[in-house]
Amino acid sequence: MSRDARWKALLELLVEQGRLEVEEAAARLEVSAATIRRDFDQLAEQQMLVRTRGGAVVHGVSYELPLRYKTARRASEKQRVAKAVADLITPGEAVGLTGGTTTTEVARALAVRPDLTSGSPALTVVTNALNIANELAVRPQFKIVVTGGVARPQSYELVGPLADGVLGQITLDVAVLGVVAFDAEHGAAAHDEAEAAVNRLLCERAERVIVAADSSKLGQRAFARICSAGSVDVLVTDAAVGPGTIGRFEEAGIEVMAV
Amino acid sequence: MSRDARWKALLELLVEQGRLEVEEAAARLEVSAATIRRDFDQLAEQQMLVRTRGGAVVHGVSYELPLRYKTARRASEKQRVAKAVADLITPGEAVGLTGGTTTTEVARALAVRPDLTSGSPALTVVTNALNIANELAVRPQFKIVVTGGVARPQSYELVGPLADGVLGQITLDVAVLGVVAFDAEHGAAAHDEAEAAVNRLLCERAERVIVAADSSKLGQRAFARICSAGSVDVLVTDAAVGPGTIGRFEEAGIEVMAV
DNA sequence: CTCGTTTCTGCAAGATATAGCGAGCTTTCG
DNA sequence: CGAAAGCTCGCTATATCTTGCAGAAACGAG
Repeated sequence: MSRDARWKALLELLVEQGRLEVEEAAARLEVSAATIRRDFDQLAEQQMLVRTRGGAVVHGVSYELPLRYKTARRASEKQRVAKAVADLITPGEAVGLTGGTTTTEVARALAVRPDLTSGSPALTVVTNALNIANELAVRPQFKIVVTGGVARPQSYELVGPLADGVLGQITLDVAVLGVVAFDAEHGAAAHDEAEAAVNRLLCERAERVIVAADSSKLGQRAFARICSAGSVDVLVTDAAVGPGTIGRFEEAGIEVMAV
Repeated sequence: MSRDARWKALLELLVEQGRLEVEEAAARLEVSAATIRRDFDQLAEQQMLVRTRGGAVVHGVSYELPLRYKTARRASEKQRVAKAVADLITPGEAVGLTGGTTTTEVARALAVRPDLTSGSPALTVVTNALNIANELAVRPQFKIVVTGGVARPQSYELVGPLADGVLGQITLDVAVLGVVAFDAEHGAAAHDEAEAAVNRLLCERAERVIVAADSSKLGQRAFARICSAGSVDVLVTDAAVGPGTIGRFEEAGIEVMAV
């Protein structure tokens, strides 16, 4: 059985059952458990499922728990940045989150912030990212507002005129922007122009704008521009950023936090 | 029993009872108390519950009782019903899906329908259910449109005026309704009036309306009415439905499929 | 068509994580 | 104060994972 066919079968079993164990999959497909583990790992890398010890669950399965099964031993760069961003949020605010891996970590950091465990609501979160909405939806301390729109495959972000329409009806205290590139001269940018348009609108509706980006994104340029550097108030990045880079952003009037 | 399954079960018991003791949980899940303590501690770390001496209590005061969010209740009936509903959809159509366990199964059945694995797009799916959107988002054969709105606490459905606004801008070929009660006289109903409002709008925008409900829902009434029985074209249910019940729905002009 | 290269799969051993058990400590409450 | 319940910690057994290696299959060049 070829790998393509095996992957297809695995995903189908997974969709059917919601959860699949390594041994069970190995028995049904008549391959070794090692192969299944490799398959699961590779599929998890492509966000097609979530790996658990002993098996896998569908990514985004209904009623999947927004839990992190793997408690990271040491906080990665992204998680440190995310925690710093989360600490910039004041209880009671309305905060906008764009899509992306870094903002997803911000959402998780917010979810476990101890001083946000109560209140009604402790925080209003507006997002166009399906995965973030899904993770936060079960937490009663948050009011989750989702922009409508068309889901972009791969990124879980909602884009298009429907999203614009919803965003036009709300105002935010702070917007947290996940970007693929951020440069003092060229501003913040995303991969996709539809995505950039939604992100831009999110910024415009916000009092403060925070960009969360690890240092590899800084000084880069990308296709779809979101906004100029001048529109950004705070940049949170990791400590591997060079002092010259920090200087250029500070000249543009941005407060830089390197954690 | 794997850890994710155990965590899920624990949270379900907790949401049901509001409070759960270590010993009780250990007995019901047939694991040692030490394991339950570890689980409770880890879940508390992620703000999913509050630890107390001897047990745990739900986080905050969300005593929302989501009976419909229990896992695998009547799972096989639901899957049979879901498959039948999925087979009523024609490739290329725009189909609306409301939230609920049955409609989630419909989404999964659509995802594995062999004649829908290609096409651009093979189907347009409009939904206010975050979990359905999340699950279908990775499948390139579907165009996923999400209504905006506020996520209902402890649930995955988007409701409110923002959702209404988005729905006003689209038209559907067919709407699939997941309901908590369906009666020939009193019509279809949901738990929550905001949810019912969104579902009603979804029906109004659709050419055909299909209700997917296992037989335990039929002849029941619930708080929030979605629409009259006359607005429904097809009812798909399981074979355990009584002949008298079928008759009453057919008199109301509904085509009944018992699978 | 053949040979060499690359990729994949299965096997097995060492590494790691999880669950159960019990001793000793802490808290609660009569 | 003392008993009982509950917790923490360390230990062990088991299950699961990772990794390296070898054989098999697929692929391309000559």
